[in-house]
Amino acid sequence: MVSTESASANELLAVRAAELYYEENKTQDEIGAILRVTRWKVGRLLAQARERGIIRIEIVHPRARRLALERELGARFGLRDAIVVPAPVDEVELQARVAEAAADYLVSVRPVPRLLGVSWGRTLHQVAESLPVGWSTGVNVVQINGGVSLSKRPGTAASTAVMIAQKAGGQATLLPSPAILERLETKRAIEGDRTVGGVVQMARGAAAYLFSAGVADTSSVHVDSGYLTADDIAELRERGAVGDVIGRYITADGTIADPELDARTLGLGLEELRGATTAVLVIGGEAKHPIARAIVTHGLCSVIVTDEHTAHALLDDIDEPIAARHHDSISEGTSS
Amino acid sequence: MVSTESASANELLAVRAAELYYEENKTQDEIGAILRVTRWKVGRLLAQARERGIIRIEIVHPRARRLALERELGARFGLRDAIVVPAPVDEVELQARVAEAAADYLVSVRPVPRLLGVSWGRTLHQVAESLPVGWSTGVNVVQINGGVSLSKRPGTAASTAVMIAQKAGGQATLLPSPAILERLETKRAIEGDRTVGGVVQMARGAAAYLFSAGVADTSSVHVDSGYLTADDIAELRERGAVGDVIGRYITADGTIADPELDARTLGLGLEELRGATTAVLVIGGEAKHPIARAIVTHGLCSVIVTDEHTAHALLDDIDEPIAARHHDSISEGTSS
DNA sequence: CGCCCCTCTGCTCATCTGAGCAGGCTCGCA
DNA sequence: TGCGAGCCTGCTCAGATGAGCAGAGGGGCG
Repeated sequence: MVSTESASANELLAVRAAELYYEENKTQDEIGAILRVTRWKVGRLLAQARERGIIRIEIVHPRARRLALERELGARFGLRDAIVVPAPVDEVELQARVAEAAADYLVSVRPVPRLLGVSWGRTLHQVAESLPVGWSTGVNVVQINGGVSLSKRPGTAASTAVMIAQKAGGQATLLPSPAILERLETKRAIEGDRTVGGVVQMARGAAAYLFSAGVADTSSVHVDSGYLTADDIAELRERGAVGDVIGRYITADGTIADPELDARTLGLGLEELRGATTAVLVIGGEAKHPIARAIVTHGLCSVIVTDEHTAHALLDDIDEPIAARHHDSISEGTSS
Repeated sequence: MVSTESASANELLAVRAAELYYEENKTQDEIGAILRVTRWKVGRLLAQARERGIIRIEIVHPRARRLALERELGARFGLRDAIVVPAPVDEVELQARVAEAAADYLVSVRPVPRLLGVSWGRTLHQVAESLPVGWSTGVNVVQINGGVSLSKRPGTAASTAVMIAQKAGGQATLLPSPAILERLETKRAIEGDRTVGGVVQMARGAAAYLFSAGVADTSSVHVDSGYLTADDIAELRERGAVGDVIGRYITADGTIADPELDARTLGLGLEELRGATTAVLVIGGEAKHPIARAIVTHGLCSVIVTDEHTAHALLDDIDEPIAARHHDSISEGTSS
């Protein structure tokens, strides 16, 4: 064999074959005739070209997904599903893409949940807006954590749930209570109210949950809405809080950051989320990487909808690869 | 039909199908099962995605070619062959790619020319260097226009021809004469010399020609070599010269720019080139677009080896877009 | 209100393509 | 020089794919 000579000659052949196959879409047989090789060789040439990256196939579409990352995320964290969208440079655009993807996912969930528990926030509101009218039929919606008010002002907790329900021809049941009460007694009292208590009870019975998460900083909707002050946030951060899930602030290791505050927080608990078959976390953007990691590594969601950067962050810099093990080291046969 | 709704739904399906097919390489049947459509629909979805450019297939390789452009060039200008390489940003790199492509082409020319006529210059020298040793067997080479000298200093006219011949195990016959003589009488005299006249005669019998072209400016090798002065060039430009082919300066409409100068130019004439079955023009870079156009529109070459920018320039700014239309205008027949 | 046209669907069949295998070749080593 | 290993080749065969076709559904126009 002529070693270098034939290696490069082969590569050139592969390039020619690739051009003829993918650009001119000729059949492998025809290419064989042109390049004076057998069609089997053409096939091998093409396979080789694909392996060596000579052929680059790219899917350019705003709604394209990153299936490889999805698979990795699912395997690593034992998720039921993972949706990863390509990240545009623009943060606003990114949020929109993630929201759209979440809406797409929601539409496709089988079995269709009769009752869907939703939280609220900017992200969820975008998801609601991205849902097509008639995205499902007869799906009722229940709020799973205290909302801003009953007003239907766009962007408020109520409108999110209502919009999701309306677009599926269902009823929305709102949680008529603040997210965080100032005093524990008030929280207990309002929780005891038949209306409020009933809604929380109903929320526990939801077949699926859809929620996002907030970052523990002053940009939080909790600050905007007046439930927490900048000082509260500062204290939470001192206690190690990385963000909140349905109003409950947790640390990087998945525990409640401030039990006293948490006791005053009304709505579904984290355990219900952890136990749910379908708990869809919608989260995107760099600021949310820490809270996303906290959620995902501690089993608080069964489905994640996110962007590729977040996905990479989740997969790359994990310092305690707990669940990571069953992926590589012990391989397939374990009781996982 | 649900118009927008289903159109975009279809597009989304196409994207999903494309992802599963090209990234996960699942079979169309499997994809059908996943997306709940028949495998035929999946096939159509993929075809659609390819048409609409959702799927982008790119061949990344320095030796890749632009077959579509080649076909267009060939059709438009009645060429026997056209080779178009992707243009790198770097001009130096571009020249190298074009030269490599020309070498590749030369290797593949069938029937193998027993005698190859070559011109000289920087481009041709690069072609010679790009040829692999043993690129052919027994191909003799003859210079078709006057060269710098008989010295074998790299880059000179002589070394180009010699290198091409040596690498094919053949003999090189040099044209031992200046490219342009100062006086017509001298030219006639030297042409009458048996050696020189014999070489020119031999050149007329070559089975193929390989040549490049120069720009009519002071960077020309003719200026470097002392055959022409900056003033000569300025005068040529005034007469409309865009560049030279085997030493003969022509205008954009393919005529000799300065007959008196041309009469003093020794070597093959343009008519021999025009009449040749295989006259391979090797030309690349923006500066050479005008001369390339002059050559190609006036039938002075039967094969062109160039870069994609030049190819586009040749195809675009021509005022007789004969074959250009069949691309978009008539489309598929809907009122979409 | 009914007809026609257009598109989309799922199908049959022929073709194309990839997996896997036996033989042959070259190369490295003794 | 002879032997074994490894790679490449061309093949068989089954599965995957694309072309082309008849039928169905839906919208527009008379």
